[in-house]
Amino acid sequence: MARRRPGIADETASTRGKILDAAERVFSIRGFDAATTREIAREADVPLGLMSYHFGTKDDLYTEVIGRRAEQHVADILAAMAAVRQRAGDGEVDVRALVEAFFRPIVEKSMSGGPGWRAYIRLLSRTANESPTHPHVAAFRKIYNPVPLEFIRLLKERFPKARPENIYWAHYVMSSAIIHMLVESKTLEQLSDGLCSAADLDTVAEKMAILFEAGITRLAEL
Amino acid sequence: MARRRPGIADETASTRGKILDAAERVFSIRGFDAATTREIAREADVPLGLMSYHFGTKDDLYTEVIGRRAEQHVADILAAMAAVRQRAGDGEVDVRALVEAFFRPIVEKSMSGGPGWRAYIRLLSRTANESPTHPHVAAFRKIYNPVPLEFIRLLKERFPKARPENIYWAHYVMSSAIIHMLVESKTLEQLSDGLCSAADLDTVAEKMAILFEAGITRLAEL
DNA sequence: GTCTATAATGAGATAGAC
DNA sequence: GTCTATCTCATTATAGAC
Repeated sequence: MARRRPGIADETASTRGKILDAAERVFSIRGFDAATTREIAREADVPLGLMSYHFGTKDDLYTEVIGRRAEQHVADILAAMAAVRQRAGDGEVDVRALVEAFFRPIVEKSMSGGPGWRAYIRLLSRTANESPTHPHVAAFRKIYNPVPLEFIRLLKERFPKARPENIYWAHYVMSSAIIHMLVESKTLEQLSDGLCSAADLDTVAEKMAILFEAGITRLAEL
Repeated sequence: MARRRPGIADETASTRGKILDAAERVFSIRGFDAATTREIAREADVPLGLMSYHFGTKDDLYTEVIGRRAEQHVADILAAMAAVRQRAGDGEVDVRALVEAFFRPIVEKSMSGGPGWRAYIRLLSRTANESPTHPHVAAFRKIYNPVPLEFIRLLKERFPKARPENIYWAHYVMSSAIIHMLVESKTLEQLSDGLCSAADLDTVAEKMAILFEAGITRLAEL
């Protein structure tokens, strides 16, 4: 059985941990602006006063919610990409595997990491859609920055003749799609009349990898 | 509570029009929750009291902001798709042209339709990212519903042997990417060190059409 | 560390004069 | 139709007892 990160494990039962868990849920459902510290306190079954005592402002709380899981998430994505690179040896990196490396850690955490991770993923997606001028958004971008950098580096290595701008565009289109798909709106379910579900992240990952392997390759080999 | 619904041209100079224009700007920058009716009134240079008089609740105002442009937008997209269909005659619809038909009306309005349209497009993207449980989101989805339906219908016609679910997935991935790209965060600019700009919607449309032509075709011909 | 009570602010919406 | 003044409520954050 995998050991949980000590920071999180120690906190799950504590007041701080209860608040962070509740904040994660409420922020992920309501978004930063519509969420209220009162609702979070109620959800955590903790008096309102403890919110400020433990975390200061609402902005600080949000930053800590992101910070609690972000580093592990980034590390896992980078590890998955490194594995893809290593499997390729002296040959070319497999583009489809690279796309999956970007997305799989998210899928696994969302599906098997427990409800906390699932809420976190929704929260992440929401945050990526917010204005970078928000202080909490800036903090989040800084932590995740190595991921696109490495993805782009590997793509450039895989397509040495590609025009750099097309590499950036390919990554931009792909990451945009991923970000929005993680909000889990019910659009897909309604359009397909229940045939497909956006909550089925395993299938999302598969279809996405197929589509973007072809699309990225086309753009890079232009 | 007198509620008239004149055309946009008639309203630009009126109080109603000034409020709608200001609401469009503020909502598109702040999002629904963070926007305040006070800021909108200030921006419109109109006393606060007129907000409720003309539009009732904040939710109603938002709905009217969307409603003012949505129908024309939808009509333009459907017309572009119909043109693509007609150009194909008895032959197969061009997938790349179809993708462009989905996106081009947005680009043109955002770049040449004036600042109002540009704000509206950002607002649209924000709205698509919000929870469908919000009342104003539901109204917006209802108006836009014919667009995905027609896109999917044409894709099914173009790939009669494709498994329907792959058609839905293809559309889902594409529309997700489009939605997020329209928020115009500065991510792409920063990553590419100024080489690419997400605000350059003309190029966005071109790159996107290339990528998704290949990606959608791959998924559909699986 | 925990909790209650409350301060201070800002929100959406309205009343009523003009 | 317009505008000022205000109502009512919910919010973040804090003060201070335990």
